[in-house]
Amino acid sequence: MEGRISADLLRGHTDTIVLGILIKNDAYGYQIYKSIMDRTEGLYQLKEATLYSSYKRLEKEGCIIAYWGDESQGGRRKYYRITDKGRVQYQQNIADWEFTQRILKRLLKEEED
Amino acid sequence: MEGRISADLLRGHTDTIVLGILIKNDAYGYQIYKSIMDRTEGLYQLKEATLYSSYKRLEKEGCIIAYWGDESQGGRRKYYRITDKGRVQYQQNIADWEFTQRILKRLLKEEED
DNA sequence: TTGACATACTATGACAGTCATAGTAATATA
DNA sequence: TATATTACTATGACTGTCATAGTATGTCAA
Repeated sequence: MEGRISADLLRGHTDTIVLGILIKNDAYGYQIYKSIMDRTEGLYQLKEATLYSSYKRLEKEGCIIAYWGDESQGGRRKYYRITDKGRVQYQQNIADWEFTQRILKRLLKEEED
Repeated sequence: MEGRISADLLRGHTDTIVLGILIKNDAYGYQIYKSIMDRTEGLYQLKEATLYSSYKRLEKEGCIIAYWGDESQGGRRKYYRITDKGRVQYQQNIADWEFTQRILKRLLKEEED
């Protein structure tokens, strides 16, 4: 299957992607997973397990808060809401990402030195 | 110290950077290290140990070959030369990187869905 | 010539994010 | 009643990065 990106290129971006989704609306775990699959047409092979460890990490850091949905009978859904700290973190991650891109461009593009 | 990029954003790019340097000229280990430091003004905190494991990995994969320099008396330098396989790998890595950037842009930039 | 420092390479083990795997449990559909 | 889908969780392996520590040579100044 083509279109698979090596896990190492994704590494470090997972939290940012999750925050980027939650910054628009609260969402529950599986919904976030589906949303990423949809928006990347399955090309971005982020695994469920990876996302769930991201949620845990972000929660521990205080970037998101979890709460159970009010589906009173079964089909429980755990929703996540971004916090102020999460919003700050998101902006920082985006800045880091853009910075990294600039550095990589400098290193990888063929400019003679 | 600002300007430090998280290791996870670099992850997976090290081999490509090394190949990108060797594609221009053969070089020895420490020289590659210095070259990266210089070209990024120290903002890209790639550690020596990280590079040496990259060399080992690339060599094992047949992307580069090592040979000792002819400094006959002491000050030994291990040079690396890129192979045809390495050149192919380099182009592939660049393509993957660009692909990843497009996907991330789609996920991170604020376009309403 | 002694010491400090830069050059140049190597080895080991810890750490953390990703993922394979496997599971529980409810709902919907046939 | 069986199957698929939704939704969440836990465990352990893998791997790239890096902290740490070491060996050895060359250079330069006191």
